[in-house]
Amino acid sequence: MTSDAIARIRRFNRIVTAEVGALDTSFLGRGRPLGSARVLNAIGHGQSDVTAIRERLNLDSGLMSRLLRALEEEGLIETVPHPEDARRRVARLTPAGAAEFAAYEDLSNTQAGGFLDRHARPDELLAAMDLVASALGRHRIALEEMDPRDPVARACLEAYYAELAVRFEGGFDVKLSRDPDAADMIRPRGAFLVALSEELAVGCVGVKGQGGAVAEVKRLWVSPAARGIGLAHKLMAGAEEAARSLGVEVLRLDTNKALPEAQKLYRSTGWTEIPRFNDDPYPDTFFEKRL
Amino acid sequence: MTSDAIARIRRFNRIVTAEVGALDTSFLGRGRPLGSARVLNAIGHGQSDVTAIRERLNLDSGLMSRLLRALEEEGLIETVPHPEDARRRVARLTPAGAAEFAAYEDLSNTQAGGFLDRHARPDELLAAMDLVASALGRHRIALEEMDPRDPVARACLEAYYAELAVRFEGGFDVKLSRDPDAADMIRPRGAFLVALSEELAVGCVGVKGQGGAVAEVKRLWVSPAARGIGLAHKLMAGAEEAARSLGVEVLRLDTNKALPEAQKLYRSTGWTEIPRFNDDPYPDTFFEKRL
DNA sequence: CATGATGTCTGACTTAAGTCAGCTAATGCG
DNA sequence: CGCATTAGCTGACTTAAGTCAGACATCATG
Repeated sequence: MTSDAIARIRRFNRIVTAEVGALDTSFLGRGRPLGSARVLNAIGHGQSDVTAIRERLNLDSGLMSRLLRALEEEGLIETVPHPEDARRRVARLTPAGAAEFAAYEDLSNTQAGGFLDRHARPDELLAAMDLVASALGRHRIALEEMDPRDPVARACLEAYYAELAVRFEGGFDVKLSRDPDAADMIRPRGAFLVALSEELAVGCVGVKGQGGAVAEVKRLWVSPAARGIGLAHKLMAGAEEAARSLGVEVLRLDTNKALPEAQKLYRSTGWTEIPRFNDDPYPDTFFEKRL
Repeated sequence: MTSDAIARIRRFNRIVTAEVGALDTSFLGRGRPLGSARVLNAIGHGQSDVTAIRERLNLDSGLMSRLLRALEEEGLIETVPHPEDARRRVARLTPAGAAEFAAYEDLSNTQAGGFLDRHARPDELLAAMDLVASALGRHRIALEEMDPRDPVARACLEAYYAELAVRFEGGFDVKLSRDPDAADMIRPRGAFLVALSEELAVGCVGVKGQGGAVAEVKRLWVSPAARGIGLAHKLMAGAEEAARSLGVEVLRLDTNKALPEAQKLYRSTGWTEIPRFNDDPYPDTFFEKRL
């Protein structure tokens, strides 16, 4: 660790703490203290359960209660008892609250957009922001199981195919590869996991089964911005856990020498190389793991 | 501006606001409120003039006064009247204050270092942080005149030469180029400007004169992380201003077709192409501007 | 149905941060 | 010198944020 690197990180911290507030001033400038604005924002983003909001924003129950009252008095939200448990309360926006929330969103979007517009190489800047955000927010990345035909999942898969096309000499064509059938990656036969970092998909993996004791791991992908923070490891662990819950006893996968990082990962996490088990034209190396 | 880009910026904002505090917790964790810690930090970094600190941290005079008293009562600083103006006060660290400041610095450095260590590609991460910080902090970049032999200036020049070596077919050797004599870029004959973003050098430019009415602009360089935010423009404006203050009437410069961005900048800011005026082997295009 | 746990609310408090007006002492300038 | 300006200090105030203890209703469980 050179002192130069540390100086650069600290410069980043100084600038970012000073400027990000200014960048996302949507919270300010509408005459509402930060606390209320944060709660309004959380409710606008679909969080309705009061306890859930409290946990997310890390607020004391007393403070939370007062903030809710203040928003209620402003006519922006209304709270009703939870239908299944009258101790809990559920908050939702009134029409006035929805308008106020939309105003915050607009402000925020315009400001975010303006920031990019003022740069000559917005794509590079955006990629850098993704990289930094992924590194900073690594522990906030959560795996979510979803339908592989979901638009979010599809976006991951497209990125995966595009990358293979570049990595493999001679390109890559999904239709030539084995069985891109989604049904095999949905319960009860299989599963598909997407890694989400604040709603942005940064990786995925699929478990493809036929209902038997053997299943395959497919479509392991990590977004370029999220590489180097151990996400592939986390995705594989998630895939194994999903497979176990599906009753799978043996997991297999095929891969290619063009993806050396992947092979290194498999070998270091209990996978052993086995002979070819399919006639797919793309893979050249095969692995197995007993759960 | 696609909605995807905006989502990504906002993800960055969310993560960064949540994590940077945690990243630079040096301010916290030592049982001192943020305000006092910031003041202590500013003094530790060499700011002694009370007014200067107040302006930098944007503090009310009353608040500032109280923060200083609190630090004084803790025995961390002492204040004395300014030797040249008894209305103003000067603050400095006591030995105890210096120790406390060092503790903050240590904490901060360890945390910054740990963040990089946890990433598989620290260089890339650092470059991304530089890029983002430069874009966010573009308006905080200040030009400072300094001796071209100063270590900070030298670092810029090394980077400049290294880049030319890559850009030019056949490389670049300073010794073959004309007159790398520093004295011509120091007042009263010339000037050398460095662009500083929070103490990090991100660009430079030199005005090389012989005491006459004609001078040359040399060594215009912008760090890769700071490109695309108009810094070259700012540096050239600074160079022209410095030249004017030196009594220069005509500025000249030589450049190369391998640097098309530079040529575009010159043409758009009042420079006109002129015939070759030296026998330096590297340049192939020549410009002039009457001040 | 008694009991303890849970979720929310309320009142009384603390702390940090900041604003504002008026004061004093030193300074610069005609 | 007189006078306006400047730098800093002080007291009285406000606001935001958060803590804590207790009250109260609801719920789960034996």
